Amino acid sequence: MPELPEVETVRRGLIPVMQGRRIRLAEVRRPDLRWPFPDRMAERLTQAKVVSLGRRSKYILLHLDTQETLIVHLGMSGRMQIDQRLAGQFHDNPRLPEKHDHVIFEMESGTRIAFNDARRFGAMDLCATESIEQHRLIEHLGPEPFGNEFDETYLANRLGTRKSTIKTVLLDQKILAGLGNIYVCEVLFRVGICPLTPAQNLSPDKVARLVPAIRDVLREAIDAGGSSLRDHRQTNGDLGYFQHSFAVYDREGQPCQKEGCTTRITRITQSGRSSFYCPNCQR
DNA sequence: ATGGGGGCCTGCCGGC
DNA sequence: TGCCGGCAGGCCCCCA
Repeated sequence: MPELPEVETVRRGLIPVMQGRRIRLAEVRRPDLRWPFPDRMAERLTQAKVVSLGRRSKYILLHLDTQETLIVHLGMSGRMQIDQRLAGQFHDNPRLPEKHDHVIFEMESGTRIAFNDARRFGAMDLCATESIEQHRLIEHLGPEPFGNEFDETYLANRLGTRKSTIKTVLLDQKILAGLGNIYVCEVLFRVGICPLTPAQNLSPDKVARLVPAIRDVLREAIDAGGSSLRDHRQTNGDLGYFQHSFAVYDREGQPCQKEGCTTRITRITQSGRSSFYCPNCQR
């Protein structure tokens, strides 16, 4: 599911209904997602105020006034569904949970936010806010794509010793945090790199071009998510995915969009995941 | 240290 | 119409 842009879009969508607001009641409707929930999670969330919403890689961080942070991962199919229709009248007219609604946050404002995740690859955990960086899901993550730590020198150093393909390496969250299958495909298309290229064989020029390409692709997707956010707001408040147009992802057999290229997009499988690329433009 | 593959779940889609 | 295989945007963990 959600890669960094989608997660960022969800975070931004939650700010108006959660930031600075108190959770009147947290309802935890099953004992686990991918892993068991922490002890007494519902009690630890109930009556907590959400001070701010952060993000690290694909994790949403809800910083609470209890000195704890709720870490939320959407996995492949996780969504946050905001329901404001029943604001102020929830006692008389409780929103019926929908299938796969696993955790429901009822805010003091009356807004309900349901975490819905059919495949249950998602996760939630509570952690002392001051030790977030030491959390087992966070501590091994590489730098943020928009952070100062991520630059040409860093990337060249990390790619230089890697025998595996650039596609696989860019998916490795220890190298760089936040890219998933879709945006790696898009980035490699933009720079003209074949996904089968061993990382250590990339020319310095290609490595240098990867850094801005990664940032551009992610920024454009975040911007597109911002507009989809406004659209969703007008409809049902569903946060989790948005439609975005891709140059190569899921376009097998369709013509390459590059000016003057008539080659069709190819799909191959690498480490069990689909890669889409133009064999003419990406070598 | 690195890399490959299995496994976790459900839903959907295409082919027979 | 139903069944079955394959596929899905993530990520941990085990093994070589």
